[in-house]
Amino acid sequence: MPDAVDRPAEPSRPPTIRSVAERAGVSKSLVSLVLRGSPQVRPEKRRAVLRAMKELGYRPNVAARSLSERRTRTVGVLLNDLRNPWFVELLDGLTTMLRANGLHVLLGDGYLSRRIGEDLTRTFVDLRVDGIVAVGTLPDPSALAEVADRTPTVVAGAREPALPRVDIAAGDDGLGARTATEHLIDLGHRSVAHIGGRGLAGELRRGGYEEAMRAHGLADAVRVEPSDGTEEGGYRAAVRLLGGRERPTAIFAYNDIACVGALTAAAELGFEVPRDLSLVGHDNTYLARLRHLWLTTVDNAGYDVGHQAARSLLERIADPGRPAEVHLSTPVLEVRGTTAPPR
Amino acid sequence: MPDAVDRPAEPSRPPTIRSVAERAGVSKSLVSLVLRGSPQVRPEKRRAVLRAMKELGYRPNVAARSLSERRTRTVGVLLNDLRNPWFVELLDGLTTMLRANGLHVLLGDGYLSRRIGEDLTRTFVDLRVDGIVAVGTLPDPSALAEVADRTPTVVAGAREPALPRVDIAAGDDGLGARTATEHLIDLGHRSVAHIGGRGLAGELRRGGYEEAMRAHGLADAVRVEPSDGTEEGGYRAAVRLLGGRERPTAIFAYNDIACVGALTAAAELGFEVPRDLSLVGHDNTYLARLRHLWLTTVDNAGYDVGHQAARSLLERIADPGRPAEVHLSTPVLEVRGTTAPPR
DNA sequence: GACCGTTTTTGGACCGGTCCAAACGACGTC
DNA sequence: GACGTCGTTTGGACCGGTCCAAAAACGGTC
Repeated sequence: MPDAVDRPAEPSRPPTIRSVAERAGVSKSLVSLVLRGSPQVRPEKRRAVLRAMKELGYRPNVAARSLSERRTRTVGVLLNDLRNPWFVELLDGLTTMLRANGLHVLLGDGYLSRRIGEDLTRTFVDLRVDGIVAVGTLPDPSALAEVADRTPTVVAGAREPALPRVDIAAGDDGLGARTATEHLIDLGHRSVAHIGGRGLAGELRRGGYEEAMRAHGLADAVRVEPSDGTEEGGYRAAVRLLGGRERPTAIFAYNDIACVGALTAAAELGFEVPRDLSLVGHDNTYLARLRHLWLTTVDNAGYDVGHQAARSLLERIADPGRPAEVHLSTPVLEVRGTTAPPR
Repeated sequence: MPDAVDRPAEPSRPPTIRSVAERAGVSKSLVSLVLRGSPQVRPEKRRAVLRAMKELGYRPNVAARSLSERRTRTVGVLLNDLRNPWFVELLDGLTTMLRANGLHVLLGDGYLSRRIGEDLTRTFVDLRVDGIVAVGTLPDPSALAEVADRTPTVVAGAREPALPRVDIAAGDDGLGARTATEHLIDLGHRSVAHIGGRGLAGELRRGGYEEAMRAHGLADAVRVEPSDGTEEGGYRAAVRLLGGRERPTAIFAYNDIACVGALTAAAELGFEVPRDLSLVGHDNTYLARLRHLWLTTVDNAGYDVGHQAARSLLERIADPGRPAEVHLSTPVLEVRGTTAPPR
C-alpha cells in the first residue's frame, strides 16, 4: 500500500479513554464509569481497566471533561494586592481547602490586571469557573455584583460588598480591637490612643477600641488619629499624638504597618518602647514577627478565614440559592515586645 | 412582582456559535472564521456576525476551544514560596507580559501543594498548559526535568536546574554582590565581611563578594559566615562576626532578611548603624524600604526578570526545539541609611 | 427451559468549538 | 452558452470526555 506523501508523521497522541477501552477489552463507557468511581462495575473489569490505564499512562483530558460536564472544577480567586502579606496567609488556608476538594485555583491579581485594562471578573466568567472568591476590598465591587448571581461567589478577608447571595468570611475586627485595647488597659494604661485606618475594617476596629474604652470607664480618654494604614501614615499620626500636650502612654494602631510607622516616630521623638510607650498592631504579619520589631499585635487568623471562605464556597456551589452567611473568625492577641505597664 | 426566587427553570443556556450563526443568517463555520479574525470573510457578513454576537452577548467557550485546538492558552507558574516578596515583584512582570499576549496564568505554590501531597507539576501537565514557568529554586527539580521536554519551560529568578531546553531568566547575582561590596570599599571600608546564603545564588553572591575584595587588594580581609538566609540566621552570623577579636566595619548580607537579623545583632551588641557598622542587603524587598530599617540594598530588578522570563517562554512556545538561553538582568544599588564611611 | 427482575455493559447522541475538502457564486474568457 | 478561476461559504468529521436509554448477562423461580 503506497502511503500518502504528506502524512503528519504520527505524533503519537496521548492515550484517550478509547485506547484504554480497547486495551482492556471493554467499551469506552465502562472506562468512563471506572474513571468516575461508579460502584456498579464488576471488580474484575475495574481491575482490568485500571491496569490498562496504568500501562498506557493514561491521564484524563480536562478540557474534554469540562466541555461535557459543563463545569470546570476551577475557582477564580480575585486578589486586590498580592503584596499584602496578610492575604498570602489567607490564600494558604483557602487553596489548601479547595485543592483538598478537587478544585483548581486560578489566581488573579486585580491590581495588576486593571493596570493592563483587563476586567478580571469577566475573564473568570469566560473561563466558566465554578466559583469566585474575592479576597480583600476590591477596587470595583460593581463588577462582582453583576457576576454574583450567575456564579457562586464569596468574599474573604473583608466585610464588603454585602450582596444578596454572597457569603462573607472575615476576621472579627471589632473583637480584635477590643482585645488589643483591653490588653493595654489591663496593663494599667489609662491614656490609650488609636491610630485609625480606612474602610469598613477601619471603622470596625475603631468601634472596638471605643467600646473597650467605654466599658472601662475611659470614655473621656478616647483619642483617635486617622491614617491611611501605611507606614508613613502611622508615622504622621504618631507624631501628632506624641507631639501634643497630653501624650498617651499607649497606642493601638490600625495595622502592623502603621504600627511600625509609630515605632519610628517614637524612636525619633526619644520615647523608648515599651518603657515610655506601649504599642499594639494588628494582623500579625511577618513584620510583627521580625525580632527587630517584635510587635505585640492581634493575629486575625488569616488561615482560618481562608479555610472558612473555602467551606462557604463549597456549600454555595452545592446550593447556590441559599441566603448569604457571614462567618467571623476569632482573633487572638499575640503579646511580644512592644507592650508593658506604664511607668 | 411576587418574588418566587430560585427556580431551576430558565433552561436558556448561554449562546453558542450556532445560535449566533442562526441569528446572523450564516453557517457556524463562518462565525468561527470571524471569531478567529480570518481575512477571507466579506465585510458585510463580518458585520452581521459581530452584531449578532453583541446582541446575544456571546462569549466563546474556552473548554470547547482548547479541546479542539489542542492547546489551552494557559501557562502554569510554579512558585516555591509566595511569602517571599521578591517573587511577587517578579510575578508582576511575568503576568503582565503573559496576559498582554493573550495567555492565562495559573498560579501554584509548590510549597503549599507539596504539603497536601499533590504534585503540582503533574497537575499542570494534566491541565495541558502551553508552558510552565518555575519561579525560584524548586524543592524537586527532577519533576521539572521530566516535564520539560514535553512542555515548553523556563526558570525565572534562579539559575538552576540547568536543563537541555529550558531557558533561564534571573538577576546577575555575581554582579549585584560585586556592586554592593565595591560600594562599601569605595566608602573606605577595608574590613568587609559577608553573611552567606544557600544554593547557587548563595555561591554566586559569595563569589561576587570575593572577586570585588580581590580586585581591590583585600583578598586577606575576606571573611564569610554562612547562614540560611533567614532573620535568625543573619542574626547568628552577625553575632559571630561582631563578637570576635577582629571585627569588620562593614557587612554585606546575602539578602534583606538576613540583613535585618544582622541589624538586630548590631543593636544588641551596642553598635550603632551606620556609625560603627555599615550594612548592605540584597533584593530591595519592601522590608528594606521601611523607614524604620531603611537598608542600603541591591535591587535585582524583579520586574525585569519576570518580563524576560515571559518573553523567553513565548519564544520557546513558538520554537520548542531551540537551545536553552540564559538572560541575566542587571541589578542596581539602592543606597539608603545603613552605609557610611568607617569612623 | 421459559420467564422475570437485577445488575452490568454498551452504543450513540451530546458538549461547543476548529478545520478542511467540497460546494457555491460571480466574473471573465473562449 | 460552456468553462475555468478565484474568493467565499458551508457541511460534516473531528477533539475526548459524560450521560442515558437500551441491550446483554446473570441469578433465581416455577
